Amino acid sequence: MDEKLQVANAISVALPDLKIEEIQDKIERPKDSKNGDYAFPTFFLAKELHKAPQLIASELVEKINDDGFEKVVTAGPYINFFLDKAQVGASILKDILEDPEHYGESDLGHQSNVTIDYSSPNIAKPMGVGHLRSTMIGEAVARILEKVNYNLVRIDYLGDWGTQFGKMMAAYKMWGDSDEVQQGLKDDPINTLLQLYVRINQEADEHPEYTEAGRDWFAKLEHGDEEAWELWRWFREISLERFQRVYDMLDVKFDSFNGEAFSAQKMEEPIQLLRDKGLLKKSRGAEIVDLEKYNLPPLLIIKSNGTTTYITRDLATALFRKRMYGHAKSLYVVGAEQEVYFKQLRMALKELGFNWWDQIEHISFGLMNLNGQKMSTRKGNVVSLENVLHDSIDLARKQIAEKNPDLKNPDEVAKQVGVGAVIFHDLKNYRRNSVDFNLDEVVKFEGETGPYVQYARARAESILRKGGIRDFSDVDLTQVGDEAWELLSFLSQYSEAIKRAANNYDPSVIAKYALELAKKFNQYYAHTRILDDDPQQPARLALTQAVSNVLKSALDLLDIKAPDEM
RNA sequence: GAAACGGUAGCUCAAUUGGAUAGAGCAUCGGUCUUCUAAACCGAGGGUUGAGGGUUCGAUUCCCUCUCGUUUCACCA
Repeated sequence: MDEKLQVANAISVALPDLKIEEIQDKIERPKDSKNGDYAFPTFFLAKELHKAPQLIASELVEKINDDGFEKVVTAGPYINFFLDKAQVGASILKDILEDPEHYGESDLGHQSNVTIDYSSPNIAKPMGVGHLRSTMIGEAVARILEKVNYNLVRIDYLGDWGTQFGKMMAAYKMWGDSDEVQQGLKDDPINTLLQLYVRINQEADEHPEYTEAGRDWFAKLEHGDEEAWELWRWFREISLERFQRVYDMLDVKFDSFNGEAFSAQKMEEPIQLLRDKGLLKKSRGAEIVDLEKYNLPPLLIIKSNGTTTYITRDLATALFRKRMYGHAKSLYVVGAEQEVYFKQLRMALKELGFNWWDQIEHISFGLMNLNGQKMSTRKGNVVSLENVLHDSIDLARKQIAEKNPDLKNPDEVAKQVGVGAVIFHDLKNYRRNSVDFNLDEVVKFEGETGPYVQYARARAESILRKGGIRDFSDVDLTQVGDEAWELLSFLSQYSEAIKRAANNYDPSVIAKYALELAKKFNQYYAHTRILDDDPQQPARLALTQAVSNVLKSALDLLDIKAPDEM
C-alpha cells in the first residue's frame, strides 16, 4: 500500500492538476510481472490532451523521478513502475516476521458486532454433505471478518420447530412401537427417525390423513401438549449430540444454538406490531403481509389452521438479535433457493419501520446436487457428511502410509489432511456456483486442493527445521535475491485479498490466494536451493518462514489445519 | 408465464470488478527423484468466452435481443 502511494506521488509531479486520490484510482497491478509492479494507463488523458496515449506516456515518463524505483519505463500507453526489489522485499519480510499472527489484518469493522447465522441443521435428521456449504462458508466468512476487525457472534439457528416435527411425531406414534424401530432407535436414532420421516412423506400422497395428523401434532406442540413436548425434547437432545461430533471434526464452535423453538416463544411481538401497523391482511383463510408494491409474493404469517410459519419466527429472531447484539450487520448463510424469501424478510422489516432492515444480508450459495439431482431429506437421497469426512481421512491415512511411513502422528495428520481436503474443495470456488457432489473430486489430494497448500507449507517447515534459524531479527533481509521477488510481491498482497474476501463475503478469494502462494513457493524452491551454504542462506530461510506463516494464516481463515509434517 | 442466478479449453473452474498475448487444475502425451518430502516441478497439445447487436481507445466484464440450464413464485424451511 505504501508502495502504491510512492508510485502515485511520483506521477503527481508530472501531473500536478490531478489529485493524488485520482491518480491512485487509476494505478493498476499488471497481471504479468514483466510489466512491472505497478502500472499507470494513460488512455483517460488522451481526449483532454488531444494526444495519442503512447505519446502521453513517453512525455510523462520524462518528468517522473525514478529515485527509489528500480526503473520506470513506458510500454505503449502504459507507464510501468518497477520497485526496488531488495529494499521493498526486505520491508515486506520484516512486516511478516515481526508479527506473523496479525499480518494481513485491517480495520474495516471498527470492532462492530456482526451476527452470522450458518449451518442451521434440522433436528431429527442427519447432517448431509449439503450442510457442509452453509457450515464452512459461514465459518470462513466469520474468520475473515474477524481478521478485518469485526466482532462476530456465531449462531447455529437449529431447525427445531415446524410442521415437519409434527409429521415425525405422527410417524413415530404410528410405527415407532415395532421391535425393528425400537432396535434402530438404540443403534442409530437419527437415521431411524429419518426413515420414519421418509416413509410418512412417501405414503402421504396416498394417505392425505397423514399430512393432517402431522399438522395436528404440530398444533399440539404449539399449544404446549406435554406428550408432544417430551418427544420434541428427545429429538433435540439426540440430534445435538450427533451434530456436535461433526462440528468437532470441522472445528467450528457456535456462540448460540438458539433455534426456531426459541424464537417461537417470542412471536407475539412481531404479530402485534404487524397488526398495529395494519399490515396484516386476511387472505384465503390465512393472514398475510402484502408485498406487491415491492413486486414480491405475500408473506404468510399465520396459516389457515391458526399455526405460524418460519417467517413469523424469523421476524421474531431478527428483532431479538438486533436488541441482544446491536449488530452492524446480520448475516444469513443460506442457499440461493431462499433468495426471494430474504428479500421478503427485509421488506417486511422495512414496512414495520425498522431502519436497520438493510443490515440483514443473505449470503447465498449454490446448491449441492447429487448426480444432477437436488439432495432432499424428504426423498431420502442424502450423503452423510460424517461418512464423507471419514472416507477422506481414511484415504489420507493410506497416502501417509505410502509416502511418509515414518511420520510420528499419522492419525492426527490424516485427520487434518482428510478434513482439510473436504473443506477446501467446498470453499475454493465462488460460493454462488452450484456444485455436483462427487466423492472422487472431493477427496482428491493433487492439484488445486487443500493438501496441495498444506504440503507446500509442510515442505517449508521441513526446510526450516533443517536450516536451524528461527529468529531472523539480525538477518540482512535485502539478501534474498531477485528470484524471490514474485513470491515477495505476492506476499504483500495478502491484506488486499482479505479485504476483497471480506467485502464480498467470499472465502474463495482466500482459497485462491493460498493456492497461488503455495504454487509460487513450490516453483521457487524447485529452482532455488534454500539450504545452499552461502551468505544469502539466512535471508532465504527468512523468506521460507514468511511463506510458511502466511500459508498457515490463510489456511486458518478457511478453518483448515496446517500440519508441520505430512 | 414472471423473476433471480448462471453459460469461458474434453471436464471442473479463474480472470484483482472495463485494460496489455483470456489463465489454472484435472484428463491426454512427454521430461525430472544418489542433492531441502515426487501430495512436487518442467514442457506440449487443447478457445469464435452460448448467439447476435450496441456503448468504448479497449468488453469475458457494462446495455439491449435471442437461446439453453438451474432455482423461486403463500399454508415445507
